[in-house]
Amino acid sequence: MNDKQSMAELLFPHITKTPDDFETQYPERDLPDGAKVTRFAPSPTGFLHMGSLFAALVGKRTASDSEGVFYLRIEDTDKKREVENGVASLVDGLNSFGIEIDEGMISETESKGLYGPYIQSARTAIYQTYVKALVAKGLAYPCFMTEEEISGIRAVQESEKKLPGIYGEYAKYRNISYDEAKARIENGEEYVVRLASPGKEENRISFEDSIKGRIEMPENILDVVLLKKDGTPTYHFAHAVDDHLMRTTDVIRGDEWISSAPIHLQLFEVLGFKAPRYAHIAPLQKEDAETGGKRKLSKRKDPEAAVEYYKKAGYPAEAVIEYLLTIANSNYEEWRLANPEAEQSEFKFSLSKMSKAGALFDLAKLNDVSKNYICTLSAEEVFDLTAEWAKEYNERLYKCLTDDEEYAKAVFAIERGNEKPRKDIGKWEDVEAYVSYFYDELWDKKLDFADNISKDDMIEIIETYKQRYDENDPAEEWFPKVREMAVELGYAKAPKVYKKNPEEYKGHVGDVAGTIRVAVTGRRNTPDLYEILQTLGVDEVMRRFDNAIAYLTR
RNA sequence: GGCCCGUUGGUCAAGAGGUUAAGACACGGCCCUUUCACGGCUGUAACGCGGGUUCGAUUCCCGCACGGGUCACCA
Repeated sequence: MNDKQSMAELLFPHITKTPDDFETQYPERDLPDGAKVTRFAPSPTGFLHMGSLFAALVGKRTASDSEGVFYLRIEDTDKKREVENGVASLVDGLNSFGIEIDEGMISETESKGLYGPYIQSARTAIYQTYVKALVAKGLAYPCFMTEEEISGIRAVQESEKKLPGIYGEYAKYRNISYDEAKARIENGEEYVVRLASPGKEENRISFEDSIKGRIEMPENILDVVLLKKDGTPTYHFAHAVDDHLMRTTDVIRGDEWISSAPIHLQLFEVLGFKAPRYAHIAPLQKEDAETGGKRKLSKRKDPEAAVEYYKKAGYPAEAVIEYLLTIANSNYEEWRLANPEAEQSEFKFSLSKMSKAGALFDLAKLNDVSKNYICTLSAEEVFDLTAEWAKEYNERLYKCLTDDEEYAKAVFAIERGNEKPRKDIGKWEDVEAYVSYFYDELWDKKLDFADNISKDDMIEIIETYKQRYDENDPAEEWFPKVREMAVELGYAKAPKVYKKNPEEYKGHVGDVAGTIRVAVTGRRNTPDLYEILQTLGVDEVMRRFDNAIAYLTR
């Protein structure tokens, strides 16, 4: 046994497996040609960021469009950031947006798939096996520097305007002898394991990013930490080992990682792995009120950064995904226009069509996409989805809706399914205001009468109509009767007629219908009045007429 | 500061060495119309700046400016 091998044994006496054992345990995947293996690899911080969901979507589509595999791996190597049930909330988040995984964590503790464990805290022995092999080859070494020493070095480097970090002359323990290491360890000193970087300052590397194109950068020369002093791997090292062993073909991640790509590429090389393709996604931005510019959607400052925000507002998951797709591939919108009925999965997603720059997350656009989606739903579906949402977020609405399902469905059926559908509802949060006058418990009973008609005239209209209203009138006959009555009472039969000779009339049929509308609903603007009257039922309509008259008489 | 990425209307964006520089959202107007919505028509509005290369550049090259990212025993 040579010195390096002894060092490896000294550091990892408990590791008995070799990299080859894992290579055979996790063989190349047997997939069709061109199939891509992608993953979503978040930290369990208990917060699903919109940008993460976006990345997950891109990964999912990339895999499924190529008949590949999409899996969920939890990166929990930093215990400080962990949150209780963090994994479960990630799993739920993905599920609630319909992003299904082929492998990976499916609950706080369970997983499916043959390439696990899919949670990094359960993979320590694997990482250490590879580090041990690296140490045995002299490609990694224990480093006993204290934090003070390192920050001292950093200060010097900064003042001398040198590249900060541990490399070259600053890599004090790079050639530490077996005897010294042994003595220090026996002395109880703590250490990390660093890469003995083979990089040269003058070298440059390059790689082809699936989104950004060719990227060229200086080669890594830093002796980066592979294993922290608690024996746990850093992101960089875990990334290399996991994505190799899980046979990831395409690493899709935020573009904040571009700058560490040279480290990753070097790690793959040193470990003897084939590097995956990278696709670096630009972050979702938001308008910054303070600067007037754009900035990254911030978890801290922006409530809409959290996926929970959209659930709470009641944006249907399909609509959020639909919107995300329009950001991801701008030709999606065109495709959707041409194929309004098609399933999202029929769209051919392309990484290379993704924008290199960060898109501003546009709530107005989301709203539009969502309205267009909701207007295609049946009354039944709107009822189900709203009830499901209200159960969690609006109890009062939930009670109203579920107390009389048939009635609620009738309310949602108003003008629904027409060839020109209404687009009143953008999110379930809007429903309460939309349906309020159908429910005593939701309606404020304020009657917003217009002011161009006198109170006496309005009373006359309502009283007359109260006598005339026949709930058995079919839709085609209903309005002509209102018109007839309007003319009898001295109103023009049409707005145009009125406009020609305003002095001859008290107003026009719209004023008459408008008065009836306000008497019944309190509002000047509503969907089709006939359907509203039918839905309310004659008894309720009469009651409302009486109330309106009382209100006007008062 | 070093290194990297980016920059077409207010927003998302298509685009090619020569185009009237698409489309969608938002906004305005008109039409339809009993209100609203829907729909139709229509309008305002863009290639960051400076140099090259070229007959011609928004498109290619180089600078600059601006925006973003990164430089941890965090991911």
